[in-house]
Amino acid sequence: MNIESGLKIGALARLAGTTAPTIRYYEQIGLLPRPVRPAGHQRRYDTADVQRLTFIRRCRDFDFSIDHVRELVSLLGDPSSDCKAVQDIGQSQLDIVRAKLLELRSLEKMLAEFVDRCAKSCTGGPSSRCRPLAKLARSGPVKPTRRDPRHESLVPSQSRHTKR
Amino acid sequence: MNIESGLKIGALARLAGTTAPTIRYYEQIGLLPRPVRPAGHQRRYDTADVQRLTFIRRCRDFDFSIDHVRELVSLLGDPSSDCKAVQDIGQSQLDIVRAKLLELRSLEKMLAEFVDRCAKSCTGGPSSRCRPLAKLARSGPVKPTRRDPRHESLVPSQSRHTKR
DNA sequence: GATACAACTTAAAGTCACTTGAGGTTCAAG
DNA sequence: CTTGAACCTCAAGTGACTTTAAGTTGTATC
Repeated sequence: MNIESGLKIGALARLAGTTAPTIRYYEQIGLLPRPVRPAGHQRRYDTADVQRLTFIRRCRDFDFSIDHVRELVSLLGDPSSDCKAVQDIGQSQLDIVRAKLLELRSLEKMLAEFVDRCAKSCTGGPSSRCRPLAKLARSGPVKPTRRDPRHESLVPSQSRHTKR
Repeated sequence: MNIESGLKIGALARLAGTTAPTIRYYEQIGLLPRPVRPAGHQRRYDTADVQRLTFIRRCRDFDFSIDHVRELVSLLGDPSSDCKAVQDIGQSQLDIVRAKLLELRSLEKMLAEFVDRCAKSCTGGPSSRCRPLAKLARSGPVKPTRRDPRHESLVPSQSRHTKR
């Protein structure tokens, strides 16, 4: 039974949709505050931590950098920040999210069409004659040719560093 | 003038929409074959290389992993392989994109509500009463206090290279 | 032919945001 | 009191490049 009230790190991880090592990492880089550690050495969390971490996890799921998330989180939690600045930064983050939504919808459309063409024209034949696949190799960019990453726009369409 | 016909690495990079270091990296991991090197030490490419690299770059734009791309490339070159496998890879990628779309819409809603609350409750001035979404960060602002030395050199205090 | 300079070469280290591993400690159940 | 899951720290590994350092080649101009 839990006499010391509060969530252990595993419970927090489950509730926020992440993992215990990730939580420790966030604490290490200062993205999460150091939690209380009653009795033994183990960290204990509360529902506020669940909400904060869930917010962070969502931002990370959409490729906001740790620095961006740090900015957003501290902005949301700082009562002394100028309200107008809070609103402005929130709005610009919203603009970025909306731009990403547009990009992602376009990517979904392209992929859906690709799979659809596959289903229709490639009924089990050899893949060397897979026309949708071959089409990818023909010249002319599907989207504007990728720029030098150093000049990448504010809103990259895809992260090149995501893992799966 | 180019007596030795063939593209140099920079020209290939421009035509395929990527960079020279990336091409060398792909060669190193065996995603691209080692090209001819007539005369001096420099790599020379032809139009087949442009097509192959364009294909690879486009797959990466679709956020396929390097392993997925490797699979697709060998599928494309193997006359005995099944077109259905190509479709499966595309479909699983589509599933991932659709899941991301759902999450991104949820994030957009959170941010839009935040900005909306800002606009309504914070009518200018240094508002100590501005606490929209306070429940997300009730335990106070997260300060990038003492961090792991590894990360310290990267981000001194403000984001220098705001990559995203 | 000399010279300047961009574009090329390699190898190695750096980057981001975790993830995994090794080796040990704590805690609730049986 | 023992078992075993869950916790702890610290270090090293991962993916997909990117950057850096230090040297070489190719071409255009004088």
